[in-house]
Amino acid sequence: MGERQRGPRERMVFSAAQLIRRDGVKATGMREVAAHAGAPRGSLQHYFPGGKEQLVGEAVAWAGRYAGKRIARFVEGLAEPLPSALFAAMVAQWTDEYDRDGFGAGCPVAAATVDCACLGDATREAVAAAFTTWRTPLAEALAGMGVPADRAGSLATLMISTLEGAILLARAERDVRPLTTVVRELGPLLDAAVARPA
Amino acid sequence: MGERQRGPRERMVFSAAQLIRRDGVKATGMREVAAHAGAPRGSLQHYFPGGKEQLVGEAVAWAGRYAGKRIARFVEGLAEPLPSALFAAMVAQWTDEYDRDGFGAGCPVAAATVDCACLGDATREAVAAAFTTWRTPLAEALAGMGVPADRAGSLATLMISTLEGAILLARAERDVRPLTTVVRELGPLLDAAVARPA
DNA sequence: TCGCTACTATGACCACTGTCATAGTCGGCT
DNA sequence: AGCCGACTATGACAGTGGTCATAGTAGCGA
Repeated sequence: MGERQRGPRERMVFSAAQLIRRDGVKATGMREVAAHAGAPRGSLQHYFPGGKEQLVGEAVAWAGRYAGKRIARFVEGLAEPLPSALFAAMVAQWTDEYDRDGFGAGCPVAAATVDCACLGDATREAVAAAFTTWRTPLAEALAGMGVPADRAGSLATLMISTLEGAILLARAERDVRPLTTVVRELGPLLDAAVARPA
Repeated sequence: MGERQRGPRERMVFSAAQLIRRDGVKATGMREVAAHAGAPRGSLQHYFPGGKEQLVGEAVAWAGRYAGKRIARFVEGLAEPLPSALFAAMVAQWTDEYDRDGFGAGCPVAAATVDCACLGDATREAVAAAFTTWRTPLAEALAGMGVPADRAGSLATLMISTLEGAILLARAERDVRPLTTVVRELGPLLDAAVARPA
């Protein structure tokens, strides 16, 4: 992911997201985040006076924005503007990572959703907002491909749900097959939703 | 779920699954499991000499068997033996729970998958096995409905992936809409896979 | 140079975790 | 009765967590 050498604050948010998506929220320690970011421990309470909850919230929000921005990039890179191709590109990002780096990490937003109980409600709202900032541009991209407006939102939900679940299965089985399977099975359904011009 | 008043050992496994699916693996303490099960703390080391890893492994395995057995029940209860109806029944179990008890809990297997890093590899293998004991009867049920054998497995993966992801979204947004959406959108695709007799 | 602000650096605190060790209790078998 | 195994009941331990308190440093405007 885009690890620009920005200030230590952004590095800590980025590191938090990395560690959360690998170990979960509860298992990720504040000290560990600082060490991973190469930042001093004292900076934690300076930049994040709200404590762990604030840090996790910002990491989740960062992940949501990242996913949302990726949608536009994917659409630009498509040979044909078909929903199935967009979905394939979204999934390919994960198969590539798993082939390259192993199955150690998942989606940070999913991790925060699963164990947001160890933090307050603010974390849960951050998770909900992250999914929204992901789904909204996805639905708009589908609409731009000719999917009727009333179905674009539903298909965006379906795509994100299926992707998240397939990531889960792939991590569990340490095999990218769930990811490739859902791309193959879901593709025709997605393309069938475009209003054919001809 | 079927909380029969069996021995304290089974109660602890059941309680572990309950707490894990609500708070995650790392956030669930051994003492908390014992208290939730109404079992003495000393029984933990007696029944689970392998420690937390053993307890979590058995809880995950229990959840996998539970999900697998539910498939047969769902098939029996269907008015029409259609894949979409089976999927709707699987999802309805979650919408019912969320309508009734709130969005506090998710799938224990998913929770264990997300933060299995705090335990050894045995937990990860238990998670993979749990998904297998869930998908196998599901694929067989689809085959029994007329889905060709080579697609039954793929559709089972798709159904589980989509369900797990929709559970995730529903918990994040505290709304059952993702669940109902995927049922509506995925249903036609599932039914289209049955080899029509006529 | 002073003084102020941003940031860094450590140490301490308390709560809590998983695990172990040691007794204690109860029931049934001989 | 006597004994033994299964199970229960506590206490302690070492480790780690997040957070707070306090002090130190660097840069910069006046």
